[in-house]
Amino acid sequence: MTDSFSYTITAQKNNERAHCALISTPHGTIETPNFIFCATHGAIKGATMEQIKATGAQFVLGNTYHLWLQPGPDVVEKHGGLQRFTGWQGPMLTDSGGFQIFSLGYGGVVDEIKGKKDRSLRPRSLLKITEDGAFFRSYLDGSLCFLSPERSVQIQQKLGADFILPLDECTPFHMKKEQTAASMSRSHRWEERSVRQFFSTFNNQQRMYGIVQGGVYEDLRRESIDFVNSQPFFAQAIGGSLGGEKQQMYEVVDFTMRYLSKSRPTHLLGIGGLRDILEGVQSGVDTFDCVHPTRIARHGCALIEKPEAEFAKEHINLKNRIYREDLRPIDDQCDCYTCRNFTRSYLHHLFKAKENTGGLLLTIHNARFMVRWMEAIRKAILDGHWAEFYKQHCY
RNA sequence: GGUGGGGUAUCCAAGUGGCUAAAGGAUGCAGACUGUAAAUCUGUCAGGGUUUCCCUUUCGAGCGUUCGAAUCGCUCCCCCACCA
Repeated sequence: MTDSFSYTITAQKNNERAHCALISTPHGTIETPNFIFCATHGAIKGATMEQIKATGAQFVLGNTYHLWLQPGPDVVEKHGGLQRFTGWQGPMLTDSGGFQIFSLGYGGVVDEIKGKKDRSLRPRSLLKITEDGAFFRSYLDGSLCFLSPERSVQIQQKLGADFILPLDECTPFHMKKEQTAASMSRSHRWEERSVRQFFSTFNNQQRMYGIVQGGVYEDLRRESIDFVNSQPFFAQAIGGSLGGEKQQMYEVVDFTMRYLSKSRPTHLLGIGGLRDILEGVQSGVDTFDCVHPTRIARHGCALIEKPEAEFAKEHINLKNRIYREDLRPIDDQCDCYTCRNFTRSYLHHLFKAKENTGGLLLTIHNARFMVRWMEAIRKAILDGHWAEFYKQHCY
């Protein structure tokens, strides 16, 4: 019986790390480089799974922490797993809840991981992290929750996604090196426990990713990579703090990718800017995930490509007054449902009128945009023009 | 015609002698958003300037009291309710 999981590199030039590959799962095959859409609660916010599928999306992600609290893993298991529960027929991955240890603990999520100042807007519901695991207060009802590596794996086995992640601790940017190192070691111990748990109830319908930590420190990243390479993971993900600004992030990803195993698919956790993806692909990353495209869609922003302007933004804000009477589509080159049928003026109106349809239409556009962006990247690699493509889109 | 209530910035609405260019909403105008407690959050919102400070004009209109008025008094205009 052949293994229903596989990773095959299909195109790569000798002197380049950028490559195309296929990741096969029991629910289908993913072409890489590719983007994973976030369905944290088992739903793409702002659109249906069918609408997302229609954009050409191949891969969707859910979250252990959220689905554990609501509706609970048993309910999903009774459906026969996340695919049947959510209606997404393709490959899926579940995040472990590790990121929530961080985001619920440090308030301003991105501000911290990217090194901006900590604004701590919300009450912190993380109570304590111990060697055993993390104690939370549920954001839903305030009840005490405990998430351990073992429990995260057990939950994810019930959720039944193709790929699962081990519980890890995501360290904030401002953390000192010694603390980052200690946290990394604990993540490694948690990963070992996750592996043990995973294989003790192995069902051959899932595979596990390892997660590389180590913050912005090259020697710590190397140590973490040695650990991840030594474990029986199917794939690997880059997590943790990637630096205070974009250039540092690109450098951290680049040296991390230099040492990671080339025979496993590699995922860059939580990164999804257009330029960020280019840099990641250049370093050899296979997959990316990010809430950004779907979140900014609900906030009125549409992804666009403006390669001619060096500091051009990667999106336009349809709520801006200049679009009030703009009769053009968001992008006349785009073939999405939104661009084929509606003007910027109409979208502007929907957001001004607070009609949910505005968020839906932009979610569809942004999803299609990401799909097309990844297709363009893959085509450039397959055609042997990656270097030119990269140069053309990066300055 | 009588009695009572009320007129505050684009709108709604606090404030009833100085700390008030005037709370709070809303709207408007912008910004942020990267393993989603996010259809959320932040800034700004009389005009002008040499912009951590200064000047001008504002609380229905006018006049007045006072060192000082959106706040007190008088007159007028308008709105609402009830009674004739």
